[in-house]
Amino acid sequence: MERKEMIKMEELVGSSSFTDHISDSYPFSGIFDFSEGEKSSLGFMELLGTGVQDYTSPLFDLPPISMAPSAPLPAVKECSEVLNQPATPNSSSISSASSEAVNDTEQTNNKAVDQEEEQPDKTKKQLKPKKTNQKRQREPRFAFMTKSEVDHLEDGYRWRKYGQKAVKNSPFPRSYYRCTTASCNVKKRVERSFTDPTIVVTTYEGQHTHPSPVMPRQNFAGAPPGSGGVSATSFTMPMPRTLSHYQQQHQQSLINPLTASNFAINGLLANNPGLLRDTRFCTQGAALLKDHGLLQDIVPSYMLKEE
DNA sequence: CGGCTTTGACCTGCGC
DNA sequence: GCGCAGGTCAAAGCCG
Repeated sequence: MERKEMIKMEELVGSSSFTDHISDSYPFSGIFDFSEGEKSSLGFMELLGTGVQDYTSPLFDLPPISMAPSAPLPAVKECSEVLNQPATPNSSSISSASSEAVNDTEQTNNKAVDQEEEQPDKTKKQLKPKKTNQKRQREPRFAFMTKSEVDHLEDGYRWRKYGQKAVKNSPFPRSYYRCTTASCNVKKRVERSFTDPTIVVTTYEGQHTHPSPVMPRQNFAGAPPGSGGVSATSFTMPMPRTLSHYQQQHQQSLINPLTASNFAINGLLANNPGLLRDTRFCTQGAALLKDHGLLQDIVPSYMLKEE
């Protein structure tokens, strides 16, 4: 990564107003976090009109930056959380360990069952007290911003909205979605940045335990540009690869850390071709990539590298 | 009729 | 302890 990019990342990560850096020239940007055990990595990427700048790097390779934004904006609070996580290794309140997250999910599910079994006479609204001896632990999460007029971007999976809340200091509500596939506890939150209403902040939590249900190989290249790009179509996501898969891949080799982000954006971008046009995937070793023309728009970089 | 959205109430965590 | 904000639940309603 060039120093110039590092500086930019520092500005972005260290900034308490991440969205301030987002403008029309940043049709897509994101920040993601992959944590496994004590090892954490994070990255920030932008998909610009002329190319993708991948700021992914091992956390500890980052220059010393402030990981504690003084006043994170509500719209990007998630990003702040993600960034702060690895910066507070001594904090046990939040663990991103996958195994723990899974356990938590199971506990959450069991909790609902227990509530029904133990106190069936209570009204539904009077839910039972949850376990208090253990703080809620979250699944690995990552968020990214997308410039779109549509709130809920098609990403190849089916989601069911289960809640919506008004966000403080923002005129735009935050929507909560859950993967409709049974046994899959992936959630995502969608909200619009109040600093720039054209930007949609999507936060994924957890990892899918199943292939994309919306199916395959449909030629979307012919989709009329600017048509909104939202359709139930899709592009075959690199399944059954999971987030863990990418975590491993990411940790094992930083040659192409962007593959991690592909986990989520592959489907997103594939289903919303209008989001990106003439985009090229680049990595830290951007020069290593050849120009694959339009193919690059739809083929993950890690596939293109397999030459 | 099944699946999804809406929406008000409830729960939890956190700061003061 | 209290209040606030975020997150979740689930009944009701909508829609194809």
